[in-house]
Amino acid sequence: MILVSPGEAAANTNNDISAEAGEDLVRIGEMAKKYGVTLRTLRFYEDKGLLNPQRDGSTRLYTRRDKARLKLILLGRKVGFSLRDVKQMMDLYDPSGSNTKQLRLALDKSEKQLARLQKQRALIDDAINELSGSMTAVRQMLTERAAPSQASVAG
Amino acid sequence: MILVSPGEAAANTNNDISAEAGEDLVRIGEMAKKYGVTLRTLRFYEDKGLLNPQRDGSTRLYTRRDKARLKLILLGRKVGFSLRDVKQMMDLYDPSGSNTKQLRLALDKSEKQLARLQKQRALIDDAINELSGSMTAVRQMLTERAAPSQASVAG
DNA sequence: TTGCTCCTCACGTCACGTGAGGTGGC
DNA sequence: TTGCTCCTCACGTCACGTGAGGTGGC
Repeated sequence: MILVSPGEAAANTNNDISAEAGEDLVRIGEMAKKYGVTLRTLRFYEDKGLLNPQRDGSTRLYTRRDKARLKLILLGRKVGFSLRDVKQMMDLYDPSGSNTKQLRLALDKSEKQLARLQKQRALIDDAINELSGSMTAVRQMLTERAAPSQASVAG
Repeated sequence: MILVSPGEAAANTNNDISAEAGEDLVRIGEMAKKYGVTLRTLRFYEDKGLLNPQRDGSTRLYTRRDKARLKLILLGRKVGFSLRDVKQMMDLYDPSGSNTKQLRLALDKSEKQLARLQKQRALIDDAINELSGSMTAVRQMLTERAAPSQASVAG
């Protein structure tokens, strides 16, 4: 799965909801369970224009297209893109074109994100070292205070 | 510098502001520059009860104690503690006691934080791998689209 | 009637960023 | 008078969490 195609459930503009793309419409509960997200998350993504499920009255019905888009969102989230970036990349997708523009944008954003991730890893390594050192010192202080008569006098 | 002592600028409750602890009072601008933070950050930490500078009218004056506390805050932030955690640990500091309780709390929180950091590092490594793979695939698609006559036909 | 699933507000979280509008002393 | 530094609100950011209060169909 690549960061590129939000998928299209065929150009089906059928008005009969239940007939769309062969019955694979799911409600929000099923969608959430299937992809390991909360209902709130799915509603939030819709509010931000990342998903656009059909409606049966007020009930949301997610199509194949929504599932493909959600997979991309989750992949983007995993690699640390903002929802804004993910939306920008997905919105550039055109099933009838070569998507060169979209691919270039994705690549550009990816290079920057990769650099950010590497910086983050360095910062985390620093943090781990700092914290480990601090813990050693604290343990030392605790043992000294527990048995002050045998305490090391190192300043 | 260990995550333990917020420091004390002597028990000086002198009313003469400029006499406190030998003239080392600084205003917010100098404090910010010295520790590489913004004015907003210093005011925010005060609002959250982490710093407590003196006042000359409405102007904040930071003491040695505030400097020691800020160093601890920045160290805590570096290793990923929440401000709430940092405050909890600093508030337990008692210059007249053995601080065993404080040390145990710090150690306990540190162990949990170390585990979180290690998880984070694993997630970042995953993200880096995923993103790198995705980038390779996107580059492949771009070269295929640029020279379709020589495109590889791999599905 | 009870349960389950769905819905729409709308405020809360975390650590600040970013103006707006104003004051004080050289 | 101009500049610089300081001040206090107070809304915005990011990706949701968490109720509150209510509806619909088995």
